[in-house]
Order: sequence, then C-alpha cells, then structure tokens
Amino acid sequence: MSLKHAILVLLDREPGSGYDLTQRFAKGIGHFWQASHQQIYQQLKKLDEEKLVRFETQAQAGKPDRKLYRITPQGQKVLKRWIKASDKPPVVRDALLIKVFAAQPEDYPALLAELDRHLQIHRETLASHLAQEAGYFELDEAHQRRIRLPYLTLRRGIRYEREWIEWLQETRDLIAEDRLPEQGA
Amino acid sequence: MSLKHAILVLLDREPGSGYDLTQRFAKGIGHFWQASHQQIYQQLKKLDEEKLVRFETQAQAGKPDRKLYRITPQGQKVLKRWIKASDKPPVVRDALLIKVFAAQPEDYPALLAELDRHLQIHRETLASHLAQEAGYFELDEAHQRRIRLPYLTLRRGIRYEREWIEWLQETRDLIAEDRLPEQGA
DNA sequence: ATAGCCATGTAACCAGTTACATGATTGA
DNA sequence: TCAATCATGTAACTGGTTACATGGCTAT
Repeated sequence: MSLKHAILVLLDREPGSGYDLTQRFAKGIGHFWQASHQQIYQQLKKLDEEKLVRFETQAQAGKPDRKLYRITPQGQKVLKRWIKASDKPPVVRDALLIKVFAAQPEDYPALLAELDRHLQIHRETLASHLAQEAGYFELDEAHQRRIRLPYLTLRRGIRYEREWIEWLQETRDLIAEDRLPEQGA
Repeated sequence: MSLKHAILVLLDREPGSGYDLTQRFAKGIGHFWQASHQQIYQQLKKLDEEKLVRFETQAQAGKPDRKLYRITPQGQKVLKRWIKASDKPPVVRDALLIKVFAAQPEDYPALLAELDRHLQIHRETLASHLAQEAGYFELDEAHQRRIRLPYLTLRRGIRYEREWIEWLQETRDLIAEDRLPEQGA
C-alpha cells in the first residue's frame, strides 16, 4: 500500500503527470522508494477511482495528452492518517548474502568478482548521494531548515551505502586472504 | 527466483522437511532471507517437479507424514551455477523513510513515537545477532574457520542493525530538538 | 540514421502475504 | 484449558517486474 501513499506525498508537494512522478521517483526519493512508470500509471488510475486524486487533461501539440494529477482533500486526509500510522521495518532479502553464506573455496574467484561488482555499484550510488548532499549544504540556513527531513532521509541513504562498502571491502579482503576476521573489530 | 536457491542451499547442507526448513530460515538465515512455511511448501513442490529435489515420506505415530527432502545431483549443478552468477543489489523500499520525508511539524509527535518503536525493534534484533556472534567466538579456531562465510553474513546483519540504530537515534534527536544536523558528522 | 526525451498505457507473469484448514501431543 | 510445537497444505489476493505497444520531436 505504500506506493499509493508515496504518490500522494509527491502530489501533495506539487501536482504532476505520471511522467513527472516517474522522474521524481527516480531522482528524489528513489533511494528509499522505487517505482516504474507502469506501476505509477496503474496506481494513479486506482487513486483516481478512489477519489484521492483528480486530473485535468492538457492537450499538447505533437505530443500525447498530459494528465495533470493533483491530490484531493480526501487524499490529503488519507495521507495524514497514513503518516501517523505505524508499520514494521521491511524484511531484508538479499541474494548476495545467500551466495556468501553458501560459497565453497572453488566458488571464491566468482564470488570475489561479484563482491567487487557490488562494491562498485555502491560506490557510485554513494557518490551520487554525496553530490546531492553537497547541493544541500550550499543552501542558506533557512532553506536547509525547510527541507531538513528530506535531507535526513538522504543521510540515511549515505550511511546505508557507506555501511555496505565497508562490509564488502572487509569481506572481500577476508575471503581473498582466506583468514579469520579479528575479534572485536 | 532466489527463494528456490536458498532452499537448495539449506538442503545441500542437510536434508530436511518443509517444517525443518521453516525453522532454519527463521533461525539461521532469517537475517538476510525470510520465508513463510506456505511459501516453502509451494517451492518444494515446484523444485520436486523440476527434479532439483526429491523426498521420502516418513510415517509418524500420531503426526502427519513427514516428507524428508534432499537435493538431487541436478539440483546441485543448478545451485553451483547460480552461486557463480551475478545479480544486482535488491531495491530498497522503506515506508518509514517516506514518512520522515513527508512529515510536517504537527506530525512530529507521532513520528517520534514511530522512530522509537523502530529503534526498539532494531535494538532487539541487534541483541539477538550479538548473542549469536558470542556463540561463534566460543568455538575453536578450526570450527570458526569452517563456518567463516556464514559468520560474515551475520556480521553484515550486525552492521546493518547498528547503522539503523545510529541513524534512528540521530534523526529522533534532531526532530525532537527541531534543529539542523551538524555538517560532516 | 539513431538515440534520447516526452508521454501514455495494457497484459502476462512472478513472488510474497494473508486467510483458511486440519489435528495430535506436550507443557504451564 | 490454553498456548505452543509438530506437520502439512490450498486459495485468494496484492505488489512488483517484464514484455509489448505507439509515436512525434530534438539533438548528435
């Protein structure tokens, strides 16, 4: 159910088309919630049926019509209620860890390559998060204050990536050297 | 597709019934892969159809028959291939972060309560991981060496929980005091 | 030319959750 | 007597992914 609420959150900040929302998911909140355009269009349809959003069609020269969605007062009420509700942390399901768990010495070369691949991915994600953070630090204090909570979610993304990188490096090195980790590290 | 392989990993170490596997998922590898008994029974059925596992029925007094599953040579081949294959990191989808992102001052009390709830959950999970780690350190070095890779996945779980706790504490305090985070922290 | 952006969607499928169902044994 | 453990499953549903489909405009 959270995708619907994520959409409501974005539309509450600013009306937009399905296409707009797809971009905003990718750029803005993609580090904690991802959604494809297919999913977004389907959910917008459902949200419209539930009267939590409504839209105006905007004709455009040489392009398909744009549907500009906005949240309804009802949608805002539902959103408020959801924000105050509680839910449990998402379950972790990570195939890489199954592989680390199960690998035998003859699998180590392939596993090391895979760990390196993941290292690279996480380093890239971290770099992009840090770039975003740098932009935040350039803002004046009043503006920083206004987007403080979104910034805190970015911090979480940064921490998350850093944590992965540390573990991957450590694990990579330990497997490569085939020795025991030191206690208390 | 990873659940199937996770099951193959467990059966490769030791044959077991659906029920056994449910326990092993909960205790052993639950920190990186969770599965309900319903899912496990369904997947075992499919794995059997694909000839990647087979089973013997064991009659039991006063209890339903136990189906003891074991991996087949074919299953082992498929498993080896999968371990060496590569996949991308799982996508993150976390409702709590949507809430932090979207919260307005009037939502802060509810949000703080929610952050505290999550803090507690993560502290409990960390405690259970640390208890498991303590058991590992008590083993002699040869035994430690033998289960080194599974231990590395536990370390990842520990790091993950610690990271959450740090972020939750920091975020909780910042929202409670309603002030800006310090740069470079 | 060809890739990328703008802009919309449908359909089939896969993975995971929730609800429902049964029933004996053991310990508090 | 009530909850937990052992032991198996089916069915309906929800959420998300992959594949398919259309088509003009703009920049290299």
